[in-house]
Amino acid sequence: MSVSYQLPDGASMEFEQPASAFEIAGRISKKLAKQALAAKANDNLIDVYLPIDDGATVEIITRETDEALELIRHDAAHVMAEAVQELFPDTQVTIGPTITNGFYYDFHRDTPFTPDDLKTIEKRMQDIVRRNEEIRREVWDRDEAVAFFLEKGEEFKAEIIRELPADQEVSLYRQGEFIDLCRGPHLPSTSKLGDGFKLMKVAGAYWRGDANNAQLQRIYGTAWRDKKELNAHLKQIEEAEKRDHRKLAREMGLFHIQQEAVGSMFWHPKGWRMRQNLENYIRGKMEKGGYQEVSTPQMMDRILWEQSGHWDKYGEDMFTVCTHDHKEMAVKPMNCPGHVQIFKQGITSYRDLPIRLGEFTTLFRNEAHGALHGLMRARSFSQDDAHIFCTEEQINEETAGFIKMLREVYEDFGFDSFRIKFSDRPDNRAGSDETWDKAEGALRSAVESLGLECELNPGEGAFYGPKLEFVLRDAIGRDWQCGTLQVDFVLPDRLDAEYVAEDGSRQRPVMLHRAVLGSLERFLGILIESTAGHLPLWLAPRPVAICTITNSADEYATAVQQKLVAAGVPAELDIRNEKIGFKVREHSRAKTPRIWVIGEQEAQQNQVAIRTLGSQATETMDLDEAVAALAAATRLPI
RNA sequence: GCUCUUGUAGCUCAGUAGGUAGAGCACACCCUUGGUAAGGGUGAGGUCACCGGUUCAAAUCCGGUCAAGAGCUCCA
Repeated sequence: MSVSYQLPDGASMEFEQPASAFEIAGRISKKLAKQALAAKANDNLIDVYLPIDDGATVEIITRETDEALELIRHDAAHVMAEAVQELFPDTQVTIGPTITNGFYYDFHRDTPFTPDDLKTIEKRMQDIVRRNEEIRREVWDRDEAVAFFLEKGEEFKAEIIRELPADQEVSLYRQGEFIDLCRGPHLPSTSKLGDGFKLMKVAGAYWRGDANNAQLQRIYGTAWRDKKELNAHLKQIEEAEKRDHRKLAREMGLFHIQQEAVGSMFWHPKGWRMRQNLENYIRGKMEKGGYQEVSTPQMMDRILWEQSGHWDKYGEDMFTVCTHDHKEMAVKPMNCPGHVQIFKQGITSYRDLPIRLGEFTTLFRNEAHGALHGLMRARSFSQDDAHIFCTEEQINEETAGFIKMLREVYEDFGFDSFRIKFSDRPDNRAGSDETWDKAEGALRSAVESLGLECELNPGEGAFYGPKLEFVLRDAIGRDWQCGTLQVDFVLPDRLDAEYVAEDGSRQRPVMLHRAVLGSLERFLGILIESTAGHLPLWLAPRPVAICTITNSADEYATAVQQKLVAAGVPAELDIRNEKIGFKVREHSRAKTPRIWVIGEQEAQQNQVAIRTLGSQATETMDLDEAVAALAAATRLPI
């Protein structure tokens, strides 16, 4: 009897009895056997020393592969846990998965880990790598595994295993004295981890992601194939941090935040101009798209929020104000109830639908302290918020119109790819299951008919309806929801909105909540980070700085500025007694898109020397031509 | 809100072992009129986040408050 294996190149290999990946690799070459870290048998990853089933297609995993990088990160988590338990025996282990660029492990321990502890742990990890401990898979009976971990005082681990089916065997991996529940596979020994890892930070995390549970200490690490890759990654983080919008906004003079108004911006002249440019741009887009702009009260009686259901779910996060007659007014965190009030004035016919109401006024939400993050997560902000009141039949078409606008807008900002999440019913929700079936069905069919690629985001919908989230990424890889589309059958009912149908009956409209940019503040933050401050000309607060070389050119430069301002371009004039190199440096650092340099030569010939942000080159142009070109480029692309 | 870390001049930071503070940039004034990322000089500027405690003495040690950063939870 013999067994045979298929190799990726189509060849096959015979053995007398089931062979391991290590043995198979050894037949191919000594070198490959040395390099083998794991194997893929019929696309399932398996430890390098385990026998492989007859007939499998076997691929050897070497260090260069993506799979190996996963293994390295997973091993790093185990080695870290081993180091932690050696150094701090009172620590319980919980879970330790791989993540983008690295890994973490959640520990339970009464005393917190300090940054110094991290250094010590890292050193011990290096020791464990040097010890070259074999990492071996063991298969245990579930109940025995539970008893084993309980006896070791590992309650969290025991809890995880206890929840597996009783008859299921569990795999444990042992390296030295350390043993952990793990699906595997792993590298064959700790030395294979190498030296491309580093512990990054310690942070709190809740057991099973629930804030009611014990808080664990999560240690984050990054791991790579070698030191060189690690250093490249660290360098990249450093570069990304330079794009932080809070840092750039200070350099660009856009806004500031201070203690007396936590979570809200003091917009400076330049920042506000930029913010207004964005608002005017999207306002123009919406007008073109058949939206009507409205404005609804900043404060409304709490009763209205109770009716809508917001109070029940978000009351704690709403700011309230008491009037002299003891009414409790809520500062609006959302526009929807206000828009319903406008819809309800008079009698609406089906012929009037869809009605699209948009609003840009400021919203206030009492976001948790720890959630605040510059422009990305603020307590006061405004949205390109709108509500479309329509019939069920109109949902598809309105969704298509919205998606079309969103694509155009994102393209104007250079976001040609973005992720879409489909968030369905949350546990805590308003409306019957039938209503939710209908709303989710409607949104799903709209998505399908448009061929949109979505990832499912279970249980993350709004309390009144399912939603699409359009997600953009910041400089250091964090995801932020920007655009959104939500299908809502609940609020029209709760707030008693209706229209007269063709047959004369009264019907509930469907409400589509939608925003293309989402929070204007957040969108600007993302945009600043994604462009490193190099904004499009039409959005930049000062598209151009006019810089003189000598003050004999002051008069001409002033005339140039006036000409630009008359043409609608907010130009900055810099006739300070400074050298041109100094001025160029300063305006470049402030991310001014264009610098017009003017010396005697330009003044005499009625020209300007143009320097574009990010380039060292200059281009000399006749003044009138340059003004016309810049005026055109700074016009909002509506 | 929770965990950890941090809070010194407008900004970036130094401040050794407790003995009431320092640099660079920015700012003001003077000199310099210089062709594309920092020309030179002089000067002003700080209740060391705030409150309390220990001490003869606190930016420094301890406690609390506020805020910021990272992560978790949350995100209508």
